[in-house]
Amino acid sequence: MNLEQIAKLSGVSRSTVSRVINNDPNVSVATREKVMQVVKRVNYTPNAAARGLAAGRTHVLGLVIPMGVAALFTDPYFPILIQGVSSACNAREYSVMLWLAEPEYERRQIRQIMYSGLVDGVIVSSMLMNDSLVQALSDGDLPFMLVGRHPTDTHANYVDADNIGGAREAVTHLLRLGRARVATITGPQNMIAGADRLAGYQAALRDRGLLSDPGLIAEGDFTEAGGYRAMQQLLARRPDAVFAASDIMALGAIRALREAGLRVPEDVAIVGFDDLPQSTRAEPPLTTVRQPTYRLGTTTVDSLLDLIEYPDSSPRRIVLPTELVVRASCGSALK
Amino acid sequence: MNLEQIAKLSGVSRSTVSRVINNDPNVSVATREKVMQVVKRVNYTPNAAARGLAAGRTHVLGLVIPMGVAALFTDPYFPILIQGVSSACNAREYSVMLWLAEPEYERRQIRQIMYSGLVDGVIVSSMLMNDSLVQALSDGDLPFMLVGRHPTDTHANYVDADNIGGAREAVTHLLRLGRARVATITGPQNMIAGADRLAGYQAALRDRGLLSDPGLIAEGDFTEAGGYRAMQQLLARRPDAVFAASDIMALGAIRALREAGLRVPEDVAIVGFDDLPQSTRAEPPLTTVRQPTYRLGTTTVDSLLDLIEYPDSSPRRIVLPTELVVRASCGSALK
DNA sequence: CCAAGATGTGGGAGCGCTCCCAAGGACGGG
DNA sequence: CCCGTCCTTGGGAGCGCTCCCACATCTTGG
Repeated sequence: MNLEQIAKLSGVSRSTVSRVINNDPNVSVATREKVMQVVKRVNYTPNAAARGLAAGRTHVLGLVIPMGVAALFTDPYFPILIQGVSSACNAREYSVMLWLAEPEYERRQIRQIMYSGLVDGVIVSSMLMNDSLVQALSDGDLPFMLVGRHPTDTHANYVDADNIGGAREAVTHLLRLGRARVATITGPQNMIAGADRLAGYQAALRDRGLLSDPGLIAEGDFTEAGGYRAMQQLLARRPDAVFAASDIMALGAIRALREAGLRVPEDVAIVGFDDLPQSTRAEPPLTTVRQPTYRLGTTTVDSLLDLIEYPDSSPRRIVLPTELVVRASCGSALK
Repeated sequence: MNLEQIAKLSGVSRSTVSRVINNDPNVSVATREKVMQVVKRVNYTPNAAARGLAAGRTHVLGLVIPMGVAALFTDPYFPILIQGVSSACNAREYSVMLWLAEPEYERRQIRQIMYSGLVDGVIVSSMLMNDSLVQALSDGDLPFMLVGRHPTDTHANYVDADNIGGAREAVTHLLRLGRARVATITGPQNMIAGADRLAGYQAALRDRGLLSDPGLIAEGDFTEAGGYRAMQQLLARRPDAVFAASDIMALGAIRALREAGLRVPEDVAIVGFDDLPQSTRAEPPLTTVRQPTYRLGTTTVDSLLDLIEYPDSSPRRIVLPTELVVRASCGSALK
């Protein structure tokens, strides 16, 4: 079923049907009504390929998620991000093309994403410090948005959670509770979120005029096992509090502390980051920094569509606030 | 950059370039070489929309995941399934269009999926017993595959994990260990996997000539809280073992048992289903049934592409085996 | 009452590709 | 030596849509 046939059935021209379909105001009410009825009756849907070809707009957005990162789908960050992106696209009548970026197909994927004309714009969940896709997008002219800010490419538009602010608030909370030796288990330092959360930790110390002790900083990798190992390393320095850059690492840290015969939060207070569903049920329930992952997705879509429509307007850099969720592991209740 | 321009640059016709791009054998080696060089040099990628329009093949597969189900992205089933689908598509030079089916957009989405010509075929993760999309697909002629078998539509092709067999093996394992009152916490009975796992439980009992006691069956909802509640219900019937239809429910059950002062596995043995990453670290580590989620995804893609290429061949119904992973919670080590 | 603008409609061109048919050249068998 | 055949190449048509321009009709003001 195509435009021409709808036109014949409703006794108007192909052009008029097209106008009706696309909500062009230059159609009389009567004609619009007549055409709409036929469209409904035969359950007509315009051919997306033809539309894309003729108009240069496909009404499809690309979503690129790097698969290089190890423990990728273990935590629900990406699933929820995907959900946010997808929902926002649904609401705006867009579809989502999902590419999980695998290194072995990288070159082909980049070409495909950028030059095949499949999508009107791309959302890239940029985790790594230098990403060849981001590089290619910067050099090209396909509209794109990053989820997660990009440290080097100052040209790129992004939406990000306030990782620095969230980490700073978490650490400040520990310091206010009277903890003196606050350690941190960081994320990988080649990931932007990892670096930012460490920066927030350091900022909180600086705020109170404290020096950051390198011995109290251990690098993890956003996995449970990594948190466990990092905590074991830190044990020798006798911290009385730990800010873990992710909940899953906080859980690993708690396991290490327990094995060492230390109590949480009495001996060592813990704060995580992410607010996983399981963190509520942890023993003890985890104090953590919640980030608005779903809204990250919806906001990015909105910004990208805006960018597509008004390409020349000012840069889009949005930082969404995080929220400290106080439970038992930080020892607030001890006071 | 389009075909015509490549043709001019390499001194041949549009048709010949097209043939080179599409690996048509009817091109001399010399010509192919010459064209390929130009293609490489200018980094040409054919326009997907034009291709789709002209050839009727888009090289895009749709992946539909229902959002109706509540605790959807809490467990990594869907993320891993998506990964499998995406990887297989990458390997075959296909792209993935992801639709998270939200009820409020259902009608529009179904139309779009089926008639817009965006995709060559669809993969539907069919969880529910009756799904209007599956109905529509059955009536239409777009090639599709289900992940998860469909009980009523006998026409549909699917790939599924052996839920019945896995559950049966798990329960048989408990019975072999000498447990006499084996209860089960089921998934929602309007989900096919939920029903199948219960069927496996009952089959295991039947195998040993035992009657299934309705008092030992409690319906959960695949969430931790649901498992907890179901276990509390079961407590009165004094089971000495529980087969939970998902790990997350098993975790809830363990919490309920602990609160009731019962030991796992000494007093009550537990087996779960799914093999979540966290199940290894549970206290005690969870015995569980592992399903090949990733392979479910890749296998479905392979079957769908085969179906697209050979539409008239025999029905495709693939059931992938599960695997019992024995850890501590079933009490095997107690013997 | 007519020019000039607003309003609504129709048809041609063209988006970039694939598919089909035709044609040119090389080649070999009768 | 000619014709049929195979191999390779070129060009036309058309996929289903949008966009633009042209034209018909209707309004309105001087």
